[in-house]
Amino acid sequence: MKRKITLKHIARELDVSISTVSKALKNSKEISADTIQKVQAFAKLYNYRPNNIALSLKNRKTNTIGIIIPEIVHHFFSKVIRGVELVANKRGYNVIIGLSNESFSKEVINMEMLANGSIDGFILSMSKETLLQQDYHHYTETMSQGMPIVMFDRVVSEIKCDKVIVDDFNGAKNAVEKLIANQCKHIALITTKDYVSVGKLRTLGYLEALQGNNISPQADLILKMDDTLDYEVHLEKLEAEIEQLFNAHKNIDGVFAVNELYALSAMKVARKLGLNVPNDIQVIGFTDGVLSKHSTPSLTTVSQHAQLMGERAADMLINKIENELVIDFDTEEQFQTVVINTELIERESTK
Amino acid sequence: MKRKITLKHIARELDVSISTVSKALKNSKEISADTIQKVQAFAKLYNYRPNNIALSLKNRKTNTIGIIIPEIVHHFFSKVIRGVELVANKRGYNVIIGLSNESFSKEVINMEMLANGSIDGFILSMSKETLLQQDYHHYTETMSQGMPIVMFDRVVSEIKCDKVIVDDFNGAKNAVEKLIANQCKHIALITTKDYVSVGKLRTLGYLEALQGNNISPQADLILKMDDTLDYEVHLEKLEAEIEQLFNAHKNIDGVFAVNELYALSAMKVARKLGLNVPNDIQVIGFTDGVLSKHSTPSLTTVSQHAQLMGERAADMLINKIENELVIDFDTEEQFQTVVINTELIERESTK
DNA sequence: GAAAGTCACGAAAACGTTTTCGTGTTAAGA
DNA sequence: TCTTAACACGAAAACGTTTTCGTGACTTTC
Repeated sequence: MKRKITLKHIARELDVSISTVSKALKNSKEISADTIQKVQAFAKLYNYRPNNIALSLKNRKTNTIGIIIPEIVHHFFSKVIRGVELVANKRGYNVIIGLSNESFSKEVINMEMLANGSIDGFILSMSKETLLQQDYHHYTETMSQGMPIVMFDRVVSEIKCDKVIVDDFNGAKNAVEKLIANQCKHIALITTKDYVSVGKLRTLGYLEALQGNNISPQADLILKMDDTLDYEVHLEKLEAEIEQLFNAHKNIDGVFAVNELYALSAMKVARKLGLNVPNDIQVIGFTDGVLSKHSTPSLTTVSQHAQLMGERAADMLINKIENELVIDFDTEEQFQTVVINTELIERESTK
Repeated sequence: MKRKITLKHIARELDVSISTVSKALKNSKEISADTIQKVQAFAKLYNYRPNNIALSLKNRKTNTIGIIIPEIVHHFFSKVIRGVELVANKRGYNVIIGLSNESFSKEVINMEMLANGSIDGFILSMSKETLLQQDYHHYTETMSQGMPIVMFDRVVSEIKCDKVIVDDFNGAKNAVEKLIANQCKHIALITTKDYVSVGKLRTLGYLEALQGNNISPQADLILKMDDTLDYEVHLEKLEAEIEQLFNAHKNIDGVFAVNELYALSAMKVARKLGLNVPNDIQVIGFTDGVLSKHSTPSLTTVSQHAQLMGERAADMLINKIENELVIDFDTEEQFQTVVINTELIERESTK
């Protein structure tokens, strides 16, 4: 097992100095053609590659970005990662991941672990617990040390940084307007409690669509689920509540759900109650998930373009990283928020 | 924007040497209680954290592992990552990801990018293209430079390294035996072409189960799909072929599919042909996916325990990394292969 | 009062690079 | 012949740590 070869080895072997080797490998014209040829041949033979860590230390730059997400076994987040990895790789960066598992403390620990030189910047989506506790000190501290952050999807206005968000409001509004256009008169909403910003915005979109069409929202058509626990765990409870809702309001002919599983549960309950989707009741979900496409009937959804979000976030972060060196004389740093438009993907659950 | 504080800053500020600061922070008894107190107070005040990169360079150890996978938007792989991240974090390691996107060259590039000091070892699952081309030089080269590799799921016997695999053979065998026990007489197999090792093993398990029960396999009950292209793209073709198969053999009463989407397609086609699942035809898939649980009828599957695979792989890799320093006098390195048992999860698609 | 030991700290090397600034040798110009 | 310039290379610093090995100032011991 041969260790990795270094400049020092080459220098010793060829009886020149380390500086000469380094320059020769870069085709410096300080070095004679002879020496260059000799060094490069040797380097090639032994498959020399500069040590990244040494370079990082020297350049104070790791060419690595960190992404902190609440959960990875999730279609949306994994698509975002794919987008991040895609442009990161293209621009010569590596991606290191940290999972907060929706926990505040794991988020903090993960960020601290990476903030000490391992990476050049963060891309992150807040954990539910952080959203609840509203403790953002780890973000501000990280940024105050000169490490840029780009937040995506789950963001919060208190933090001043670059952001990439989905147009949750209009996505929801469009979906509900679609239901209205499809002759739905009594549209239920299945959503989460308000502390998750995206849930709140989607709820607002729902309300706006109704009011814009002169339908007055009914509070008892809105089901707010507590999703602090895992989706799957709550499935039965969810279905029970939906069933109760449907039974209490036999006239419901449309459902807008803020995520895939809620929508699927609605369809499941509908089927159980002998209702046909989409003839008796039409359903639209909000997601990029795989379930929608393969369910029966397949589910009309609001697509979030998760991969695009990841790509944009990575581009913004890397731009900031690479400009930081140039700017730095701080003319009051400018942050931007990119809004990704949603797209209504019509499938079988709507007419 | 204050830069990160270093030992040098503390030393200068407190008018002591860098060595003294370093030792004081570690409570060295070389240093007087006075100085220790002073240094630690200062360090705490300015939130000093040692620079990871400098440590990595000094220790020739990054405390980071790389994971190379073909695809991340995939339930199986993302669960593996979750497992890896879990134990990596627990043992003080970070995880850096590389996506090969099923491409040989991207796999090579990704590995080379990381192998130059950025990480201490690899966890990887081979891309389909690599499996096809059978070019493994990047693995052997990496290992010959002293960087340990743990392969999972998609492995190949030519490479000598630690491995974590699913018991594909017995998983498939058990599934098919379940169908047989459930009175299926004509069991079809929907699988992939043989170059993907897992597909081959599952096919063998299917055959073994039949033969063990004195059922002679029929070649025309076996559908081998070419999955070099993306799942989704091939969906219509897949369904067409399944439909053809079902029509040609009206007596098929059981289907074993080597993945989730194949199984779902089979159910879809069955429904289209007016067949009831599970009464007319029973279906079992092979996967950890989310579709199985939420499809209608929900799908009986062979669970692979993906997260456990990730955990085991990470543990094996880190063990190897941390023992390497100790051993190194090479008494012919020993590699082990861990086999993860599958579990048959019965749902509604079987009786 | 000298030898030995303890205490508290600093200098320097090392990890693997890159880059600036010499410097000795040779060739060209006056 | 002497100065100057070009050439080809090396020494050293720097990035931020840790750690080994001194070393000067006291304290102890006989």
